[in-house]
Amino acid sequence: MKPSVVTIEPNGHYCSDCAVRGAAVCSSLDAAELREFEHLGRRVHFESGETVFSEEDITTSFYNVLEGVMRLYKLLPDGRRQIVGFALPGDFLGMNISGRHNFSADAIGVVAVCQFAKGPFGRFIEDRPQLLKRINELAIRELSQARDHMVLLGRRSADEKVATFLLGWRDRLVALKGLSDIVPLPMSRQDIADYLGLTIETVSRTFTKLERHGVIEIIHGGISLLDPARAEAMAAA
Amino acid sequence: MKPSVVTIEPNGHYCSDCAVRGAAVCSSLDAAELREFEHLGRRVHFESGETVFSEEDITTSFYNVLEGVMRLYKLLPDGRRQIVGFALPGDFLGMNISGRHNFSADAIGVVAVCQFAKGPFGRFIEDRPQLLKRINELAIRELSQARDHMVLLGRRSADEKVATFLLGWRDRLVALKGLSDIVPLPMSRQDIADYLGLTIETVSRTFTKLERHGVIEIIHGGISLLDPARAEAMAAA
DNA sequence: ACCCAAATTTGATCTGAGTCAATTGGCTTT
DNA sequence: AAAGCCAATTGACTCAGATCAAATTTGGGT
Repeated sequence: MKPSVVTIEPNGHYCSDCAVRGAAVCSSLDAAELREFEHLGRRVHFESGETVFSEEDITTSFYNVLEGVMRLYKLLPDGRRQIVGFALPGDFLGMNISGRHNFSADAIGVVAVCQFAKGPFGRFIEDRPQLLKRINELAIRELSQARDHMVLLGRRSADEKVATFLLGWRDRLVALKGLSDIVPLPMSRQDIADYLGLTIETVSRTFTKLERHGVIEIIHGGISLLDPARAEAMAAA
Repeated sequence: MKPSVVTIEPNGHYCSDCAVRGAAVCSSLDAAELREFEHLGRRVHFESGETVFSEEDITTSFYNVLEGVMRLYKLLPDGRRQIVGFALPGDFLGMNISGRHNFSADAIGVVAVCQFAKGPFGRFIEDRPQLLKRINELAIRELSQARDHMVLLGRRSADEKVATFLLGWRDRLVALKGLSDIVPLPMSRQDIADYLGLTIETVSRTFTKLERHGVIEIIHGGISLLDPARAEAMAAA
């Protein structure tokens, strides 16, 4: 989107003080392996709106999200967009079998990733089955989420979609940062619409409706979940 | 759905004469491994409409489809159904991390599978990174397909959905059985509707419309693709 | 604090796909 | 070959969400 202004940190950075050390692919490595692994990854920053990689690009790197939020999306030739997911710290991106990315990814706000060159990373995996096993687990978990999202896109009403999204997003943030009913929404209404298979107007109207009914309060940069139980009821159908 | 009438073949069956030996998970095994692998799997048949496993069931087995077609689906509490995919020979089913299936699967027409008990299969994988790598590849390929399907469900019109489905289904059959513009559709209109996020009426009307425009001919048990180029144009948007 | 541009909300209207309701067509059973 | 049954088609009408069109709010830069 914008010209890519990538900053590579000049000074040392170590897995041992990495925020996502326990969560990401790294969790399958022991201390010695982690030290070796350290040399493979580079910490890279992206500014808000910058594209990390694009669909159909040849895959040269894998990415471990460290900080921030990314939108993952596919475009139709005529410009229609479907967001296939939002990536948060701990998520691992770039796996594919065609040698090309099958979706685009860009930063929502400032993002930091741990970037691994494909070749060295592939070689590192080669004789470490537990790492492969871990990556496999991540893929299978994503597959399960993808299927849940298919149900949402194919069979849920606008109200159900929005309620489901809000609760699911809250749960991810809770898992990451601890419990709170204040739910930051760093992505735009358009992003939410493209994630839920709706228009921006429908998302906006549904937010307003939920607020009128006392389920949420729309606040600066997010929402406050006033009545989680009622939101659950709306989401479940 | 129906009472489960599972027939376990009494006599020997060997990987060496298995129809999907080269295609499925097995393709990563050498001759010696294949002989060992043989004892892990049992060939099991299912009648039309029988359920192979249900969502939320504890996973006790993995399955390699040998013959026939299966519908893979999720249900909402109120009965709405989303078909998340159709399984064909060579597809491998049952992977998950929760220990429970995350979708249901039943036979469309007669189906034969190679069934593996979870424990022994897991142990067999343990010291065979190739096999794990193969399974990982299958998961990543499915993930890519799942994302394509999200785009279809969230952002395509009814016409585009049906055209995309017909072409995609044809391509899978071509890969399996060779080129032909006769496309058998063993699944019902309801199945197609639940796969595409439409109603049965809309699917039916769209078929009729495609036929009126000379793109397809509706024949017994399937369609004949008269004008693939035009179908591609409709699918692409 | 002020200005501009972009994002969001709100309103009015339209329409693609859903719903409801018959028919039609194919099989199976007798 | 008539009856019964289920899947598929067709038609008439409705409606949830899209589209079109303004406001209104927000945010960033100076």
